[in-house]
Amino acid sequence: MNKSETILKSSSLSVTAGRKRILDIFLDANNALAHQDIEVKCSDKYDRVTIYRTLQTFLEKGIIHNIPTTDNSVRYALCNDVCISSGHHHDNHVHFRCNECSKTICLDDVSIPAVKLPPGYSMNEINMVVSGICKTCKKEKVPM
Amino acid sequence: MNKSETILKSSSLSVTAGRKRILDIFLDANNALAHQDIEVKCSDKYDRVTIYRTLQTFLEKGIIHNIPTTDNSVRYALCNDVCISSGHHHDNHVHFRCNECSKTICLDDVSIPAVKLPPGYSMNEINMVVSGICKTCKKEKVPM
DNA sequence: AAGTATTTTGCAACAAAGTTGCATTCTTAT
DNA sequence: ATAAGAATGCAACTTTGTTGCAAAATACTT
Repeated sequence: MNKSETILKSSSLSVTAGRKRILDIFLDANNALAHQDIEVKCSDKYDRVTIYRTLQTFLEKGIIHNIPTTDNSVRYALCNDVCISSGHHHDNHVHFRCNECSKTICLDDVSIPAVKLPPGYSMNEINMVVSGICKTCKKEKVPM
Repeated sequence: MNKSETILKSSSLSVTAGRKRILDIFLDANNALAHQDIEVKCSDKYDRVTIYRTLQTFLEKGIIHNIPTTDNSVRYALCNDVCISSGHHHDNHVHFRCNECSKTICLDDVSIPAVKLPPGYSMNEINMVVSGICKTCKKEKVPM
């Protein structure tokens, strides 16, 4: 039993070829994926609608989390193990979007700093997205 | 000369009825607006395409800024005066999205705390969106 | 103030993204 | 192995966003 199968079972989802495939795509990816990225990688095998529904299901089960964007293309990333196993979802890490390669990644080691809201507001979730140039792209600019 | 007209002129945009109208909608609103909110309020008078183009123009001129969301519906809010006059755009405030009334507002007084990126990353822009219950909705839940 | 150059707008046509219902196929549990 | 239930694919549709172009409005010049 491979990893995707394990994750599906532990989220009490039935194991189907489509779900395994999409989950594998996430497991292989080192960055967050938009619906379209998934579609490009497997619309030959699975219907657009299936992809929509699968992403929705994964979100609900806390297998993936979504990352807000400013360009109408929400991105999704795998939740780390702690997050999945704890049932209820809490990712507290900063997301980084590279303006060079346009990839969005989870900075798992960078946690979101505390913020104090004005009186009367209660906090539920925080999202922080930093944009700039990522490690990889910066390296490429420096002549070796 | 009213406020919207002043803003348009100081951004060196020609003053048209549509732009004035859309800007007034922002000036009246106390929360961030999605394209659709604008459309609902004036699609009888102005074409959908015009609204798209106007929002785009306002963004470019730094009259409004956009707030990332997790639901494929980017929201826009007026930049404050400092931001508009300074030419180049820098809003450093936290955005708040209420899960009760679904409104998104700018917390102009709450600035985004510093965050330290891993070595190799350079930062350009930060976005922070907090969700929870807003002041108004919280009040309404308490019996008077 | 009138006329002209330039911008903006609306329309039409289109492309892309997302949703829904239903019949068929696949999973799972017995 | 089979039946119940869940997931998938398809078709049709809605919503959202884009583009080119002609008509209208605005700003500029004198």
